[in-house]
Amino acid sequence: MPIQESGEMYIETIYVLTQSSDRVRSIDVGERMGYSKPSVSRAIGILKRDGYITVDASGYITLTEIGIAAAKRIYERHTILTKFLESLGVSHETATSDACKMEHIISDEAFSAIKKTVTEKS
Amino acid sequence: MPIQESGEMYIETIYVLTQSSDRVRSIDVGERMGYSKPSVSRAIGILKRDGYITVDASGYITLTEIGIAAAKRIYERHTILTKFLESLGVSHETATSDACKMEHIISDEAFSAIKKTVTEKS
DNA sequence: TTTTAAAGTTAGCCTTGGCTAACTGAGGGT
DNA sequence: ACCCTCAGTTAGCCAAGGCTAACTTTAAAA
Repeated sequence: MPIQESGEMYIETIYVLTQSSDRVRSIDVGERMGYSKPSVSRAIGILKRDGYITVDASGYITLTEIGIAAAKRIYERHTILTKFLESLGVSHETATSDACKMEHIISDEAFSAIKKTVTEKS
Repeated sequence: MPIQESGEMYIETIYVLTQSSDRVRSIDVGERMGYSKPSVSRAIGILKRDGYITVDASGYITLTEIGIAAAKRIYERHTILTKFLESLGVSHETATSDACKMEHIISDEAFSAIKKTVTEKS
C-alpha cells in the first residue's frame, strides 16, 4: 500500500520528534498532532503494517529505511515550501501551515522548480 | 454550510462550462469531471441547498451571486497558480494539475503573495 | 500489596466524496 | 401508440480519517 496523505503527516511528526527525543511513543505523536489516542493507534498500525515504522514491546516507535526516506522527502518539502512562502513575504505562521498542506499534493516537477528558486536566492 | 473542496471543483466546472455554453446540465458537469451521474446529482443537490446554484425544471444549472463569487475566486486561483508554476518552468500539464489541488488549500495571504509575483513579472 | 494513572487497543460512529445497480420520467422515432 | 434512449434520482456500498466510550495492560506510588 502506498502511503496516504495522513500517513505522511504521521511519519513526518515521528521524524521530527525523533530529532529531539530518542524515545517516541504513540502518545507523543498524538499530543503533537492534536489527535486522539485511537486515531493515532490506527495510523501507527497501518504504518507498521506497511513497513514504515517498527514498534518495540514498550511502544517505542522507530522509522525504518523507507520510513526515513518518506519522512525526509516530506520534511524537505515542508521546509523548502515554508522558506519559499516566507521569501514572498508570507508570515511564518501562514507559511508553515500552507506548506503543511502543499507538501502532500505538489508534484515532484513543481517542487523541484520551487526548490531551485529558494536555493538560488540564498 | 461553507463550501467544501469538492464543491469548489463543481462550481468551478459549472463556471467554466457556462463560458462556452449557455445551457449547462448535470450530465455535462459529470462528463467534464469524469464523475458518475449519482455523484454529480448529490453534489448538485448540496450546491442548490446551500444557495450556490439554481436548477430549472429542465435541469439547466445557473450560478447564483454567491456561486459566481465562489467560482471566480477559485478560477482566479487556478489561473494565477498555473501561470506562476509555468513561470518557474513547470510544464503546462503539471502546472494545471498542481494548481487544481493548490487552489483549494492555499491561504488568502499566500495566494496574494504569489499573485503579486505573477502580475509583477508580466 | 493494593490501588491508581498512563498508554494503548477495540468497537463502533460520523463525514466527505467517490462508486454501481436499478428505478423514474420525458421526448423522439417508427 | 409504443418503445427506446437519455437525464436524473434513490438506495446503498466503500475508503479515508477523524471521533468517543470503554476495555486492557503496565508501572509507579501509597
